[in-house]
Amino acid sequence: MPTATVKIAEDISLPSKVHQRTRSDHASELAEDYVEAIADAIAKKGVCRGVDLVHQFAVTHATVNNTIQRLQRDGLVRTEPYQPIELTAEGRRLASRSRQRHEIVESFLKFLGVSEQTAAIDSEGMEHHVSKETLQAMKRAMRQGRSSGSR
Amino acid sequence: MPTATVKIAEDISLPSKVHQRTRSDHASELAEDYVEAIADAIAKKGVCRGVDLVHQFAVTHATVNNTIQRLQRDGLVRTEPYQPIELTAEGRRLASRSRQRHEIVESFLKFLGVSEQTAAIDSEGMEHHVSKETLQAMKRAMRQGRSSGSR
DNA sequence: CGGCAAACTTAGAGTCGGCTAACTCAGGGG
DNA sequence: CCCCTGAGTTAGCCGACTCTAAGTTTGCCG
Ligand SMILES: [Mn+2]
Ligand SMILES: [Mn+2]
Ligand SMILES: [Mn+2]
Ligand SMILES: [Mn+2]
Repeated sequence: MPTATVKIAEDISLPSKVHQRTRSDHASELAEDYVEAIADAIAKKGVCRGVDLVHQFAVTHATVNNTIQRLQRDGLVRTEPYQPIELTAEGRRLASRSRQRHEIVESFLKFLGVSEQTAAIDSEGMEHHVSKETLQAMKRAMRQGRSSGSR
Repeated sequence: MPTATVKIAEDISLPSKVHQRTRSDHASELAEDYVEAIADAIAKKGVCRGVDLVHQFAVTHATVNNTIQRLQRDGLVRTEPYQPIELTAEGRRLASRSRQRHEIVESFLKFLGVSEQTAAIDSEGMEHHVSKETLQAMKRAMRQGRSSGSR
């Protein structure tokens, strides 16, 4: 049989894309959780201080400082020494998107019958890997599930 | 009212536990994907070579080497210079558990109505954050969904 | 059997996200 | 008003995971 080597490019690119996407999700994951936590603190207490994030994430003050510096470099937060941490417009947009997605994933898990605590824990990690398409599917399932009983 | 400061410990530990769990998931994530890929390569071609992982994960040979060294240090794989990569008994157990979990998450997404490609991409990241309890809930939903039509 | 290409290794580097230790700063009570 | 304490900062470290660049080894083909 003469040279039957065709369509290799796609076969190679598909599996690799999967992991490239996972790596890129991880790169933005911490940023998403931080801006969400900062927005929550501001909503609840008026301002967000570093110590709030120390408690929220169970890391040291030094780690929070490093992370906030990166977020500032990336244009998501604004802060000056000894001052509260503020979100930029872009930071607020990211926080809002992240919280919406997080809430959908968490309520979907509870809709599936998972306990409150497990839903809280699992959704915190899962949220960052859920695409728009999957998010839509979760919302659809909840809509249909609610309207048509359990049978 | 006299000294009403009780149950602070739990209130502080609950949100922080959530993120500790996410961090620990990430620590084992790459190992899980690697042993799964190695088991797949062995199943399909008899042996797994570094170059198979280079293609699978779209990273360089140097990166695969580093990662395999860590996995070997952790007792999941066995390898010698210029030889194929083998799994230890522990590595095979982890690969098997990981693949089962991965398959459930992926088929659950398809069950939800998500496209093949999105299911493949999203499940690759989500799988590592899905607890036993959520996995059970996914299996239950698929069982019930299959038996009771779409209405 | 000699050489070449593909596979593999090694060295050196960088970013990220975590830590400890040792500071400095700010603000309220005595 | 001074100082104590909690909050914040800084320096220095480390491991994970990625890369580039420059080698080495293997195996096959002519
Ligand atoms: Mn979140
Ligand atoms: Mn999260
Ligand atoms: Mn997997
Ligand atoms: Mn995965």
